[in-house]
Amino acid sequence: MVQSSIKVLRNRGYRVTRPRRQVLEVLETAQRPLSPYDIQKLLWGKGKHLDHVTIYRVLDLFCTLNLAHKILSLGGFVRCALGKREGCHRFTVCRNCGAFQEFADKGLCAGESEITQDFGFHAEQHLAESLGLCSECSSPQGDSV
Amino acid sequence: MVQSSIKVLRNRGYRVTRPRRQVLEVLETAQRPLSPYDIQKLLWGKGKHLDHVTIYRVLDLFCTLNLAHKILSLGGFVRCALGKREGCHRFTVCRNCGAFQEFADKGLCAGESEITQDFGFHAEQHLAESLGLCSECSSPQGDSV
DNA sequence: TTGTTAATGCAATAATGTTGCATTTATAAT
DNA sequence: ATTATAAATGCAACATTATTGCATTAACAA
Ligand SMILES: [Mn+2]
Ligand SMILES: [Mn+2]
Ligand SMILES: [Zn+2]
Ligand SMILES: [Zn+2]
Repeated sequence: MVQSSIKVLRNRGYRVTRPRRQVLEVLETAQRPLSPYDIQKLLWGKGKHLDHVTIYRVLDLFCTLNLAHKILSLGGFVRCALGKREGCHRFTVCRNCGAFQEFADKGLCAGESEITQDFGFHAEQHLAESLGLCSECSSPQGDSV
Repeated sequence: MVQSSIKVLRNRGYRVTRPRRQVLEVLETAQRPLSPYDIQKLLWGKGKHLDHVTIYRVLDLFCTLNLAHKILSLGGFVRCALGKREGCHRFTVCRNCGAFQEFADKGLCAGESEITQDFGFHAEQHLAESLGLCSECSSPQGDSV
């Protein structure tokens, strides 16, 4: 993964710098999603010293080049809504205009619970976010999943 | 909603204070999930002045009492993982020990896309988080969904 | 009305994230 | 190998989000 990522950097005209190598290596080694500050701490532990700004910029580049991707659902800044916590919170979020819409669906919950039960997980709540384009921003060339 | 929430506060022995009333009212009026600082700004706009610490504590209490709930998927602190961004990122997250596990499922994606298409949304990516108990932490009394 | 103490406000601090600019360094050119 | 170029980094400053401790205030019971 690290070597192929380095090739992508070169082929696309980006420089192969020490910070970029180091971030690639720590992500490869960790085998789990890391925050910018996670990465910084792991590098500090190995005696390396990267500024957090650099890490943010390196990660942004990696995401742009599809060498890495962000996972929005872990931890995170919180919003509150009135009402009891229901088992199902699903959102569509438009990547163009930011519009979002909440919905719920028993069928999806049932399907998810069935799958996660297979590896012993007991689901109590489902959060889901569909990223894409709302009806107003829709364009024909987006990748549908 | 505000009146019934106030009753819950009283019945459970919590005081009905001005900050608690104000946060309830602004959440009720907004009809959308609000962050603590969203709430503070909305109240400032009406000439009210609540400390952000108070708002955090009020919201925590509301969540504990099931008068409100947090929505983790909006905005949020970001983690990165190596590898191209695939269309499907699903996690189980144990609310007891924090363990998480990623998985993907084409069937779930198809079901979600079908539903959101009905209101004109063009999905490109699916993020999902199942909150509950992992196999090791499983207990018989959790609410399954 | 008064007393009790839960709740708030404030100060301080931590954690996360962004911007501008001077300096360094990866790479191309010589 | 040396030099020139500009991309990338490091640093400082600042903005936003979040937590903790404690003095003061105010809800509500007596
Ligand atoms: Mn909801
Ligand atoms: Mn992934
Ligand atoms: Zn849109
Ligand atoms: Zn667990």
